[in-house]
Amino acid sequence: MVELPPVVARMWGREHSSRRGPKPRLDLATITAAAIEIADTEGLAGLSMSSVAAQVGVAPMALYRYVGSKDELLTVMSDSAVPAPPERGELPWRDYLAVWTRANRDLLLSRPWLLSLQGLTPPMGPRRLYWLERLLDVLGDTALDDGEKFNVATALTGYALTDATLVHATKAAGQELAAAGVKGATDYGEVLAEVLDPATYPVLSAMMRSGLLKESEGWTEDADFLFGLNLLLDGIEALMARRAGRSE
Amino acid sequence: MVELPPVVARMWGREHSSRRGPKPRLDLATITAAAIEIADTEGLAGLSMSSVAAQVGVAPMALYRYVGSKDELLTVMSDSAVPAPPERGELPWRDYLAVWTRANRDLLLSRPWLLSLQGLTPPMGPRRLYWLERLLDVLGDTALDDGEKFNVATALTGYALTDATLVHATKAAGQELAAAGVKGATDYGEVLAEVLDPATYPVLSAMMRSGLLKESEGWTEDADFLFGLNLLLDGIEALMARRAGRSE
DNA sequence: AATAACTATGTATGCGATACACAGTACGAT
DNA sequence: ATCGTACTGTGTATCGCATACATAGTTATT
Repeated sequence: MVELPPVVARMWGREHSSRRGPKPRLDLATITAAAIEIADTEGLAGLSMSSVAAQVGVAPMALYRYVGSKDELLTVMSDSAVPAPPERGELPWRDYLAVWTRANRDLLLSRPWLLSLQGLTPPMGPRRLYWLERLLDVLGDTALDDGEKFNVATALTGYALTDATLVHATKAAGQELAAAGVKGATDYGEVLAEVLDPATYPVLSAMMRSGLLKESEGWTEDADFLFGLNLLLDGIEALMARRAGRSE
Repeated sequence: MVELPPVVARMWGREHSSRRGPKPRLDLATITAAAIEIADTEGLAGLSMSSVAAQVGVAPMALYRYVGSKDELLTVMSDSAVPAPPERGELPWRDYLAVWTRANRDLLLSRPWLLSLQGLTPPMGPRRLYWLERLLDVLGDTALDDGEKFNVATALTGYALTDATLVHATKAAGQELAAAGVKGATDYGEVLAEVLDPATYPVLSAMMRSGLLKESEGWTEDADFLFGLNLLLDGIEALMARRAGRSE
């Protein structure tokens, strides 16, 4: 029997059912729900032990009966905030991978504070692991071995994370520019164009001056997402073809 | 003429050369160097305005003459800590992309504190942009259009970031397990195996119980890196082939 | 020389995480 | 019933940190 790290035990509801003493007025679920609500409305910056305590109507120190530290709370939140993964339905594996990855990315965009938490720890909570389970399950159809399936899952998870991070960072940087009222710079690309010396950065400065990054006619942020996703899916498909062909 | 956001101006050395007053005893480069040294030895946790000030032998508030806030300092650091990108030499594009991505990842592993900073902002400093420049330059050989080149660069950058994050998180989690002296759990996989209900997580729990994640004979963390990298490179190569074939 | 712009310092504020000791509560043993 | 004990929530206290503000000292321009 393996002993679990405390956070993990808590995420899986393995708390020792207390026998004596007053009945708890709180539980971990209430606390994390409150914390998530704060993070959703004010971001991680507004999330303090005090603010969470205020939200649930309790003294700050009360929380420490249910959570070892703020970090633990964040870990629990980063699992708890995750909804159920998309259903497979009748989808072929490739389409499901696409749907799964997009849902993952959209989740991160709808809760940007997850961006700073997801990377910190390998997934150990029930909800994130269930996403993994579903993905691995779909890959069960294919010719990949277990290690490869796992690596594919990792790659897609990572892609969702970086794409969401990028979109969010770009949006945030734009807002910052606007908020600071930076004269004439409506746009990341314009700032770069201003600063890049064409002698040292010939390619990049040419691209920037051509207005590549402007939001133009055909462009959607979704197109960028699909671009990278399809690179991966094409790579995966090629690998499967190789595996299906010969056993080595 | 576009006005630059203050951090950007500072990163590019566009500070107004002061005319009156005492000669500055410091400059931004000294400060960032000190900050980087602290981050390298003690991690971001040990990095405070006070610790940096102590390192350069100055009162904490002196730093604010050179940096608008701690966040600005972090932004500057996250560019300043980046070395020159690898030389192309005689490498064909695919090999250079591989070398570039690996160097990027290795950088992040050697300075793990960069992991928490890189994602926050799109690159706006000279050094990170120079990496981008070199990569785009190499892609100049190929049949991709500008937007596609840019997207490829983004995908590879993102991959370096997620792979490094994953490796680092796994290592850190392992050390935490060990440090906490968690009985019998030498390993992430073992913890999961303990906690996963085979009814809800059939695939995953089977994998874990088979010891998939154990460091075994053939396995290297490098193999995982190459796996994902080659997925991307295969995808890129396929795209180029399509582009070279027909103009549409 | 006088002044204005600029540097580094010292002090002060407010917030956040968390250690610690306490008062109240309810279960289980007597 | 009663009493001890394990447990809950609270109040208070400490410490570190980012940063505002006022000040004293410095030098180029007038």
